Amino acid sequence: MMTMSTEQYFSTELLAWYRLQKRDLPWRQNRDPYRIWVSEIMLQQTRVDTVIPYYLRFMEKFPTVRALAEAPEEEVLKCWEGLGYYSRARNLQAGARTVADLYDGIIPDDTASVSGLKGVGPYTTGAIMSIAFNRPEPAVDGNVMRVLSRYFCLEEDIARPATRVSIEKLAASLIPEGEAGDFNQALMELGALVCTPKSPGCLTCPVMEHCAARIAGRELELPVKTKAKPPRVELRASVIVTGRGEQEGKVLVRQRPDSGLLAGMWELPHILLPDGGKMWFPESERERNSEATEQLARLVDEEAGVLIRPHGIREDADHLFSHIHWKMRIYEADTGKADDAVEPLAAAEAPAPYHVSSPYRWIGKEDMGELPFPNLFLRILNDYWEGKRQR
DNA sequence: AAATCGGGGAC
DNA sequence: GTCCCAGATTT
Repeated sequence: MMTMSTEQYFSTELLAWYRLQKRDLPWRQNRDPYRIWVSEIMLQQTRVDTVIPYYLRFMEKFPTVRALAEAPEEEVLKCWEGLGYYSRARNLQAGARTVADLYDGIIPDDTASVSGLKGVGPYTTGAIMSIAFNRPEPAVDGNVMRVLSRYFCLEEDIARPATRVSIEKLAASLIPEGEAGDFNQALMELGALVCTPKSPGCLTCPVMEHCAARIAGRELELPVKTKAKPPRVELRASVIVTGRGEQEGKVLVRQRPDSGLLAGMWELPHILLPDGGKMWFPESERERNSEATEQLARLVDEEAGVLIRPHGIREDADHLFSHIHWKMRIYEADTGKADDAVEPLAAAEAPAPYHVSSPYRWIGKEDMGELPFPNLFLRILNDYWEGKRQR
């Protein structure tokens, strides 16, 4: 028998293992490039179990490229609500519109064209080309970098962009003839099910015999990855404004700008406060509260033309992003009326009452289903509608 | 090369 | 608490 290289052994054994062990996932029902595309975008930095319910709802609502291309952006974001990295949804729809307009609604079997779609980077290009079209392109994600770092005992820092490039070349060289789709998925499946970050299951690994890291007893040291910086702390003040009269029982919300953090999503109005030691309770909590509520009142007056009277603290909430840690205090406020005995705060020029410029809206509980909210505000508002008392 | 983009599951 | 997940884009 001909001797087999460790590379040939790896690809052959991995592929055989995958065909026996692969999970039955919704996007593996067929090779429809659109279904593969949507799944790969959703799976970016997101676990399979988290994606599945979103994927099923999304495919039901937007079953084809054209359905997605023709939908209002707000509906797409609403379908993405809670999944995070919302630019993925906006880019995906932009890509769908490109395919609808330029490629007659058919995703082209062409690497350069697929790579040119918004939100489709090196990994997703390889995933779509290999899984949907069986083209021999590498698809290197975190799983693949971990698996190959261990099997070949590579010590390059996988946090460095250059490392992904070099591992792509290695991964491409390992693709068996005519088996790109299954091989790439097999690499990722092994990383997800066996060659896991914490306690890899070397005893059940199909390629353990020739795994360099395991042989060297170094599987727990690899891959090498520099640690991320801790998120910066931001102190924020937000407000639930409850309406009166025309707006009885409604709450004032606003839409975020169409770029940057949580782009296009809806939220409660809030402001960034100066550091102040990043604590809500220095000696002078009262001054801090009055300064925050005054600024909020000024903001809501100027941006929405609504006069408010803050009357208490609803809750404090922490929300963690990858790079920012929001420490937010949520106040409660009423809307002032012209004939009120109590003078509302920020009663400056007294603009037209209840006039709300476009990024602001009064909404009731029944409107929550219309607008996309990030998780923090979704939770706060749902608690509010359920009548939960805070503090 | 580094920062910016969410949220949650596993430990 | 930590790590990191079927990463892409911007600076």
